[in-house]
Amino acid sequence: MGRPVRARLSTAAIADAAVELIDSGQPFGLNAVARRLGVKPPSLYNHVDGVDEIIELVRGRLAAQYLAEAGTDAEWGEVLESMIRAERRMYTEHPHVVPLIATSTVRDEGVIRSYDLKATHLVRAGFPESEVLVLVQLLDAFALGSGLDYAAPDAVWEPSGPTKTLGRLLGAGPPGRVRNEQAFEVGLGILMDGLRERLARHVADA
Amino acid sequence: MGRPVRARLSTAAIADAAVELIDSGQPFGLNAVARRLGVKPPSLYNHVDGVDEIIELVRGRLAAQYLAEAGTDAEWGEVLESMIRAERRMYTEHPHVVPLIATSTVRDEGVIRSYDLKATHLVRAGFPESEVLVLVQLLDAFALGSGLDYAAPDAVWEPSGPTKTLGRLLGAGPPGRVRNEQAFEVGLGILMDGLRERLARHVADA
DNA sequence: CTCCATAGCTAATGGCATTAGTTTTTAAGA
DNA sequence: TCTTAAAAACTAATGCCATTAGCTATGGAG
Repeated sequence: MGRPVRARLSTAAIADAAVELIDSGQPFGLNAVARRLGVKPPSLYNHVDGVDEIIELVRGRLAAQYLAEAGTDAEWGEVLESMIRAERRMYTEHPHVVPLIATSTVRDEGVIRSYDLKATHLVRAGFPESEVLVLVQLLDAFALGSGLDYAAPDAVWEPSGPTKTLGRLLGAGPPGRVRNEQAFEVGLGILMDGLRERLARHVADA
Repeated sequence: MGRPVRARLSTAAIADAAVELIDSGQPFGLNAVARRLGVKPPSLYNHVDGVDEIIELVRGRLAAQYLAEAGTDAEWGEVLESMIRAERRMYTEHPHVVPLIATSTVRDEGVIRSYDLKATHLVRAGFPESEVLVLVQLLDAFALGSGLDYAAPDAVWEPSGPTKTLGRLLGAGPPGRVRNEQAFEVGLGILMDGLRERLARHVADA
């Protein structure tokens, strides 16, 4: 067959196809991405180093879409909260992505920049520098854990035997995703309040 | 070869081998577990339905070890905190397990019981029943996200270009796992304080 | 003593990621 | 303009994985 007149592939096209595939719920893999692009698997290696890089492309594509610079001039708490909400939106609109990106090291520049932005705002707000990365990491863990829970099958807990409380509450309440939404809101509220109070204490100590 | 005089395998032995394998950092898989047991892969199917069930066995084995009933008589906050710390210990002592169990549905009775216990304590404490599962889910997401972050490679963020703040702070502070430990402590503190305050408000409203 | 379930095994299937080497096309340089 | 090298698709092959089917010897139940 030889080289085609016009290139059929590009990292952008691969990233798009990968996101589509993941969102469809079908099992993710390099071969499946190739199939979706109407191309044989080895062709992808002309554009990408392997399956891990495809995942990194996906992260970058979504980061560009969701994590692109929020307003920088607002109060630090509002900036942080809006950034975390953006991350949250990314996870809920692409739930199947979460387990894939949850375990690999971040190299994408857009994501790095968003961490950098969070750190910069926290420093400017007056948090001690030794604590700033800890807080960024904390918020990230919460958002990721929450996203992971959202991605899990609806019945996260499936009690087979009798339970003291769990079974009753599971039957009474809304489905898992609604609960997850509430948990995210409650948690974010508590964490942001906690951070503000923590900052006030730091300022008072100084 | 035929049936051996004394059975070489059991679900317990499989679970143990799987945990050992996972802890060793080598890639997890049914074949690798079989290798470690000195047995051919298909033999495992006499005891287990497939690789997913092995993961469930691992969850159960660790849950039995770490999540076995804490003291039930203490104040609700202390009980909850100690349960979450137990979960945390499970994750830090077996970090490679986290990505594996993070995405699959929980069927293990021990884990279910521990959720049930948390829910029971929260109900008894006076939280509105409609909120209890939300809070359990919230704490779980935090612990899991934290554990996942702990499991990630030491340099979670690898800025290749220049950054405003991130690079400097990364160089100055302790390595990722220490930061993760601090983030867990700060987060747990904020969340528990937040829950207590929330309870006080609920009680005042009633 | 017979028979069946158990628990190893071997062999085979089909999927996956990846590498090597082939062909054709395009772009660049003499 | 002709040559040459890189690019981008391909085919073929490797080696891993999980899983299924079917074989065989053992031990216990009737």
